[in-house]
Amino acid sequence: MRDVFLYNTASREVEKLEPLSPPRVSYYSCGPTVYNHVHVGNLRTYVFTDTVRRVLEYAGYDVLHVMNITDVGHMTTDQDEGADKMQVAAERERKSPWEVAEHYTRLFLADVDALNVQRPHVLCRATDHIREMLDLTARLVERGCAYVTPSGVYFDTTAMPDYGKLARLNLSGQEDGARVEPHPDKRHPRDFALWKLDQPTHAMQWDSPWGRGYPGWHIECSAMAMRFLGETIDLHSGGIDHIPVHHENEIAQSECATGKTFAKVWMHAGFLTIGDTKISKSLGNFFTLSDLAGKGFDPLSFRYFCYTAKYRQPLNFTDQALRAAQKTLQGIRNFVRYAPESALSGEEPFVAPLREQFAAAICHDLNMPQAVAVVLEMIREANRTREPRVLEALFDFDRVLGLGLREVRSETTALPPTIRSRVAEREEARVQRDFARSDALRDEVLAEGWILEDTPEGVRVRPREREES
RNA sequence: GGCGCCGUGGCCAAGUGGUAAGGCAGAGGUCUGCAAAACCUCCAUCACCGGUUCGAAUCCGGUCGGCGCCUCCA
Repeated sequence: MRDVFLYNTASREVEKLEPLSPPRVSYYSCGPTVYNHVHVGNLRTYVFTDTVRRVLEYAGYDVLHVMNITDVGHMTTDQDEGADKMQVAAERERKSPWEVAEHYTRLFLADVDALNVQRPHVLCRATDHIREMLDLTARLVERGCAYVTPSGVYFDTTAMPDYGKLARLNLSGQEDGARVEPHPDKRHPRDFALWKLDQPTHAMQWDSPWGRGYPGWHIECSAMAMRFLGETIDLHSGGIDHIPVHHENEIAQSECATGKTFAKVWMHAGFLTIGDTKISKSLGNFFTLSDLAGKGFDPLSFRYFCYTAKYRQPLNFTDQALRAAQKTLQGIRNFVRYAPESALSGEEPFVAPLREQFAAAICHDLNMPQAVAVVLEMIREANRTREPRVLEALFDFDRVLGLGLREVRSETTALPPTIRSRVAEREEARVQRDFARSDALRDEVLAEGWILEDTPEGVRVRPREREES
């Protein structure tokens, strides 16, 4: 097992990972609220999550990964007013909230599958764990950390002496409620709902000891993390925006209920920006994976693109940058595709130090840009020296990269007969030195999506990849 | 008002004390009938000012600029 060093938001330092009971690592990551398509910014976070898991596994840990699907609607504000996101979507699409959840869950999974994001070992829906949430809420009420009002059960943030520790909130300096009027039933503006009671029109309601209602947003993560991973988990991650409210509240309600540390390490992914601005619908920069596909980008190009910056940094999304990523990935694929059989076994001497560099890079807080630079150096060296015996290492690295390189190798590029015959025809023309004819044939074949390359070993035919002309 | 992040070549970016990784784009070359692929070469002194140090992109102070959060948000 190799030591892995991770930046812990809780300490604001890079720390050596010390799991509770190695080699097991319990890992909880926040999943989507399924009321709309996920955009490329969301997807960056899921690629990050998957990378965390892959790196830990590469380092020799046995990861148990749990992710939630938030399929309960929550208020768009923490107020009583405000529409429920799920309900809004349901009305918009003339479906029940359940159908909306099902629909977008399916789309979400299709997207992450396309990105080679491994499915978490446990993918849990909030609506399947109402019992656990009620139990946890009851526990908090019993312990005096929560109070019951006509509008709902609220967590009392003053019951948590170090509330705000994750985000290092300066409670006294904050202008609580400056922008949103807190609910009058709340004793303190930062208190948050564990169970809502006063939304009779809400489409999803369950019975509870306090009356019919539905859970608050934060409670599901605590309840499900504890159910599947125990009261203290090794690692918890999510988007950087979750630090001040969602994760702070998870910590508060979990630790008040158990008296134990909720998560030992907290990791947060930075935003993917467009024009140096966050993604939001109102700015019209809400891109989905299918939007990218429509522009000719391969989903895995996007995955590779995510590796061009450190996960904590904002990553600026531009067409040029994504094209660069796709181009580079195609170069890697070409290498894999055309390396001779002899490259599959054995290893060039220059590979060993690169293996070490690769492992060191990923284990140092997931330095993927550096890891990828090592990969490219290896390929360049293999091409340069014409000593291609690096595929074993490359496929090994791909356990972390998740770029599907092995699949590229085993792809059977079955040539349609019409293409095959024209390739043969072109070969004949070339022998006759009829280059006008030969070039015309090459163009024809290209138009149908096949690239011909003349090599000393003969003509090579490969499918044209997107964005390639 | 509070908390936090960032400013490295045309673009995306790594590097956090020893004289700037990598990719894409661009220029020139090798190879090729021409291409393609591949390889080689070239292309930045790190927003600005001051300080610490033998030495700073990297530490400290300040200035300017950009961004995020404090309200649902990856």
